[in-house]
Amino acid sequence: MPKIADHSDRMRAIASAAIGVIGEAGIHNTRLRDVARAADVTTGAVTHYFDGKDAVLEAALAEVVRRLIEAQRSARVVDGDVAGAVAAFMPNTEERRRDWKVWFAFWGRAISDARLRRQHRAYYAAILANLTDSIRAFQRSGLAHPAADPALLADAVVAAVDGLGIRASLEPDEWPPERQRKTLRAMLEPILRAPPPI
Amino acid sequence: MPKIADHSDRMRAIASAAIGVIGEAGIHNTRLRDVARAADVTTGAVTHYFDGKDAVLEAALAEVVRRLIEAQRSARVVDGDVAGAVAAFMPNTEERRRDWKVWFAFWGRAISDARLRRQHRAYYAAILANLTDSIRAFQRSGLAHPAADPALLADAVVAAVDGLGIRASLEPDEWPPERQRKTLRAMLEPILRAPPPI
Amino acid sequence: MPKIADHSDRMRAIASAAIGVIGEAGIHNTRLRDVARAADVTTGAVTHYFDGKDAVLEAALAEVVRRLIEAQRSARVVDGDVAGAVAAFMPNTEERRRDWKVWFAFWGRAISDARLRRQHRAYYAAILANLTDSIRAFQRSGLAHPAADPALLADAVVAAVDGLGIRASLEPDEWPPERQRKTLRAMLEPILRAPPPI
Amino acid sequence: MPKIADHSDRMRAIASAAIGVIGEAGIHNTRLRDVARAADVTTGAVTHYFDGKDAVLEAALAEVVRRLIEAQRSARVVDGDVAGAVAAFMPNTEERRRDWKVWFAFWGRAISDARLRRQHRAYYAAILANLTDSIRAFQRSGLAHPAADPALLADAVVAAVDGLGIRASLEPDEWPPERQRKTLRAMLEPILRAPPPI
DNA sequence: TATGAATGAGCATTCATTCAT
DNA sequence: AATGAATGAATGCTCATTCAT
Repeated sequence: MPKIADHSDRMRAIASAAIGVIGEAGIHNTRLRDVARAADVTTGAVTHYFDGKDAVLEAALAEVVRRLIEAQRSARVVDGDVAGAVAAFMPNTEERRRDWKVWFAFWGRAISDARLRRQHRAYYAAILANLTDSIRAFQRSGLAHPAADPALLADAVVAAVDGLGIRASLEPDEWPPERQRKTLRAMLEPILRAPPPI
Repeated sequence: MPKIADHSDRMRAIASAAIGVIGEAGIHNTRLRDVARAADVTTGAVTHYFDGKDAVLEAALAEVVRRLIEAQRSARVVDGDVAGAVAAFMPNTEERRRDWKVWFAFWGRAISDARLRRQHRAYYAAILANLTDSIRAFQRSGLAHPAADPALLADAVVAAVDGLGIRASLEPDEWPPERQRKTLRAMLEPILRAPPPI
Repeated sequence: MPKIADHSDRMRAIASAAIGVIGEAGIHNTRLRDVARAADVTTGAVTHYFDGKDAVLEAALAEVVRRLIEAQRSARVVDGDVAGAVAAFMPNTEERRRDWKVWFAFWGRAISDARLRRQHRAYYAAILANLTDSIRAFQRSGLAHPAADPALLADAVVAAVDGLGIRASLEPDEWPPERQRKTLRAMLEPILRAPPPI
Repeated sequence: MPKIADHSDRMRAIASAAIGVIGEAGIHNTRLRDVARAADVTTGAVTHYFDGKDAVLEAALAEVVRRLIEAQRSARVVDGDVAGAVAAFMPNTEERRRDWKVWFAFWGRAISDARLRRQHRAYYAAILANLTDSIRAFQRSGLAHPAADPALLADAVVAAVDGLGIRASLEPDEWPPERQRKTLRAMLEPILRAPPPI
């Protein structure tokens, strides 16, 4: 049934358009009309595919997360450079910067929206599950201290990435990719190699 | 000139009311009427003291930063527990959680607002300046590796605090103060003690 | 030409579906989509058979009137009980109640719509013509005063039925069939038997 | 506190404007903008005084009922002419015709709106209470059969007025005041004078 | 003939801002 | 200085209608 493929494609196209608008103008300046125009459809089409504005915004977030997890799955550590691999998720290209903007536009909303918070938690759970697996592999290959708690390390890695990601997003001129990578390395390597607290 | 004191007091009272409303309802659900009611004044009074809604919101952010920097000035490291001292800034009380909500409600806005981004940068510069001084003191007292770059360590500490702060704010039930402190320690101690990269 | 039968059948099926939706949700909450769904066709089919929404609504009214006049033709006065016979048109079954709802949903529209008002007048003319014939028969059989003006009596009967019909429709719980019949009798019998005004 | 008087006055002015628009264009063609323009205020003012469109429409109905009950209170039977007195409520002037249009625009809505139906019932209860009192007085003064049930007669009078009112409203050209009065008399006098059914 | 996706004008509603008092 | 009623532009959403298939 090709119609369904069309349907999903169209929804994803609208979600992608929404990512563009949110990243450009900010979530509070995102009008449904602008999303429609960016997706080259009418406002009616947008509400035809989605239940309303909130659903479109949530779909934009879901698409960002989908891309992130896809990137996570295909990430590879080369020459033991964990920080270099993780740097692949940082806001160091135009496209990633845009995705990050969407990502934390939603932080501001999730705070006062239980539904969004629930989604957010689910996204982090998926990301952390993947990451914990990777850290177990690091422990086996000597890139992380074998006695450390993988879940704790995963929390630390995520926090480092989020914390640096914000900073780099808000001060893009001061945070070229090289500085992002260097600071990330200064954070991750000691954390991963440190013995667990007694 | 008591009038000026009154004037400043009133402005700060309105800013504080705005912090409460933003923290409660989210910045996108913050109406000027609600801020006025929370401050127990009329909407007319709010626009009398501020140039408009944006000015009120910026004042709220400035007040949060003021409180943060004040806390930073009075923070003391006891028994070499740097992470314990830094934990004082984490969202581990009702009031701090509210301040954090305001804090990153603005991240979402600063992205598409050059003016806000400029303010944000200035706030971070002040915070980092203080923090760099502290780290130099840590180096002198053996709490940080003497050869490390204090500015780099300050960036790392800020990133760790921001990254964990977000996580703890969005998943408050899973992140009681103890877990926050523990994860913060697992991040900060290795970072501070690590020798600088060759 | 079986196609034409199909065509008419389909139109009547859609009109009946519209009666159901109007009766259930009110004319102002009647969407063409809902009518289509109730008739188990697509919206495209509805606009294929009718010129537009108004045409569908008018067809619904026409169908209600068709049913009413059919009922009128087959009504019989038993044992001289005129009120009992007239009661057959009152909103005293689920189906009749639904028809009444459609009936006076249109009153509200006819007021500001000359075209609808014209249709309405034609419908009343047909109803009154039948009724006037009946009243002449009543006069011959002694059920109505022989000197009365049959057209005046017909107007009175129609007004009584309409007036009670509204009341019973809007207060269905307080107006069970028995009360409807009793009040109708209290109105019709004196009117029919009264000598004409001097 | 004169503000309150202003407030009520303004609300009533808007309700009156709504009556005009509903009577002119029909309830389904009544836009809030038109009501605002008719009341010579902005749409913002309308929603300032009312909770929304439905509230405005309900206020229009309430105002019509208020006028009706006021007219009812001041109605007087002269020379035993009950029908003549009741005719005062019929749609026989431009203003009354407009009120009637509003009146039964709401019938169509009340059908599918429990809240409106409840209001409607309350209005009828008030009208019937007054009317029942009048009928008791008629019984004492010989204008109504002393053994009749006053409540039943009140129901009959209301039904006659409603039934004729609709007809006259929908066919204004065929129903000049004289015909309305004549038909009303042909209905009411026999009903009021008839002995109760055995 | 029939479909139903897409259109886009039309509407109620929200809310920052203004300003007469 | 302070009020809060009134403004009206802005925006999400609805839904009859169209039209390519």
